[in-house]
Amino acid sequence: MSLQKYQAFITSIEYGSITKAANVLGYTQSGVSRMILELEKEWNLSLIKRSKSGVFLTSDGHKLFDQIKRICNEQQILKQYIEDLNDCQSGLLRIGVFSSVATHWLPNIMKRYKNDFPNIQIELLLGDYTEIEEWILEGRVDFGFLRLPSPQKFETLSIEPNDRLMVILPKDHPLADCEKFPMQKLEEYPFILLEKGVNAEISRLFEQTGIHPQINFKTWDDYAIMSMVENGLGISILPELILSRIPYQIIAKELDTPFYRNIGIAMRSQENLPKSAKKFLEYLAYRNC
Amino acid sequence: MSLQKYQAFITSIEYGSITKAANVLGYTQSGVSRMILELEKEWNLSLIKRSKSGVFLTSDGHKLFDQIKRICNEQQILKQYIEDLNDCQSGLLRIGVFSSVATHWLPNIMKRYKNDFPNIQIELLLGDYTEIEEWILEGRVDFGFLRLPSPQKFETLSIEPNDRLMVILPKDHPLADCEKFPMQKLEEYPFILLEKGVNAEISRLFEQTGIHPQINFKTWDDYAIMSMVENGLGISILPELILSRIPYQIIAKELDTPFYRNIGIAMRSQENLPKSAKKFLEYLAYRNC
DNA sequence: AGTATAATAATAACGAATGTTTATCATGTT
DNA sequence: AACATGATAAACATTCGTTATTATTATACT
Repeated sequence: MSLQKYQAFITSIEYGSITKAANVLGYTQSGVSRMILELEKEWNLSLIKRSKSGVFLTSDGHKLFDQIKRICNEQQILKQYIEDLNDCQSGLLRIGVFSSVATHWLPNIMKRYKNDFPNIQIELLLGDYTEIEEWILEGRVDFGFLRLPSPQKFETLSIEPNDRLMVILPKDHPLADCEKFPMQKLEEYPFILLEKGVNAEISRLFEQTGIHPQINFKTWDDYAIMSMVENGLGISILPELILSRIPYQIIAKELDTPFYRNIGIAMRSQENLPKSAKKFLEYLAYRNC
Repeated sequence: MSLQKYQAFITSIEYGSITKAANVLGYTQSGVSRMILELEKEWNLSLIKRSKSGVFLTSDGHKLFDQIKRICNEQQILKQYIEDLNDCQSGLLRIGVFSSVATHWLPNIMKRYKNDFPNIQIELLLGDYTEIEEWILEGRVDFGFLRLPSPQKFETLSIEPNDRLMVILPKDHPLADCEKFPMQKLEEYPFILLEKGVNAEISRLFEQTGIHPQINFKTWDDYAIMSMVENGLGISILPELILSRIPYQIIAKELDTPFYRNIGIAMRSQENLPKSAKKFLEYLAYRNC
């Protein structure tokens, strides 16, 4: 019961000769002869009729030929799939991303990756940290971007450990000209809180420092916050990544005690990633150009 | 590259456990574990993720699963075909027959055969000796009925070596009461010649005996001949088999020097016949009951 | 027509490769 | 702690595929 024997049988019939089939397949005549004999013995059937001018199908052989050929074809297709996977010549790559990564990093990365591996289809699933964690667990994505450390026990890669949390102010704010924004002053102005999913890093910052700002609004939309700040409704804190290209009249200031968001990649197992995904990880270096 | 390994992989995934798959397939846990490892090594891919609570697909494994499963399914179908062929539980039996066999023998044979092997589909190809020979050569039929000896070098089985050639006369013929019809008298009456294909046994009879009848008609239709004889248009010679059930008012007489038609079965190789056909040959004994 | 030659497939014997098991280990889960 | 999971090493069993040979038949050449 082996695919080699099937191929030997098929080829012998197609070339009408065991000897020719052996040459084509790189076996000896004896080898192919034995393979077919073994099939016949194993199945208790006569598959081919031998003559001194070659071989041809018996009635039973004829009945099985198509089905055996079909199996060989499917095997050929499988081999092609495998080759493609190894060459990154095909495949689907699913990645979990959150909005700032999708907006500011992925365009650069994907432009280069797609250029080198045009046949890899990429599917981006946009969500918050919690959703992305779920997708990784369930295998809905090959890997995902997360804020590190992640509560789940994933394998992780740190990519951008120093995504500074910046205070954003309207242009005419009293502290618009200070060098670094003093932590304590956060309590003195209305505050607009960015809150996405459970992993609200900014809430944690306040917990750790014991600061209690006057939270007037909470929202999950980065751009809504910037717009509100621009209009003088309050101040806020956003990761620097989000502020890469600011379309608003606002000012971003460092805090006097710096806080960072650590952005990384998480997956169930780096070892088990498909080749196309491993390659993708190498392209993360191009995120800013 | 073997189907056992494919099955091991598929089953492990379907049961979510290598150990369970091993039990189901009748291997040891170690055996199945190694099979999958060998596939992964051979393909340079990671197919499954192992854990202490079982196994599940990696991304690459997922991409190949369906195709591998498809191959296993096709293999299953093949196995079924083979089993059916061995049990005569399915299959197509093609038989070349000439008209008198089809009319007088096959109904009895087929009734019994079909009763014992209801799932074998039988295809009867009706033709003359020459056509049947061609069909056997080309493999269009598994075997065929022929008059023996056959000019082709087939393997043959004699079934009815003594199909007497009988003179047929109208009821009111002058020799209607004779015991055996004298050869020489054949020249004295108009003769209607049965001539089918090239192997006209009756023409050969005349050649061998040097008798030259007055041939008024030639036709290939047995019943047309009987009808013409009945209407006094002449006399003829027909094999006894054709006369089994005579629907005409005619008389059949033996010749004073007896001639026989030898009816048999011919095939390329009895050894290579499908089981269903071999079985059929055993049922030839039932041709007259 | 007869003979030599070439081509075909089968067979026996053998070594290499592969398949499969037993026994054991390592690691999580309950 | 007991159990269940999978991996590993070593031994054994089977299969695979080869070389060398035989047997048969078609083909070519006297």
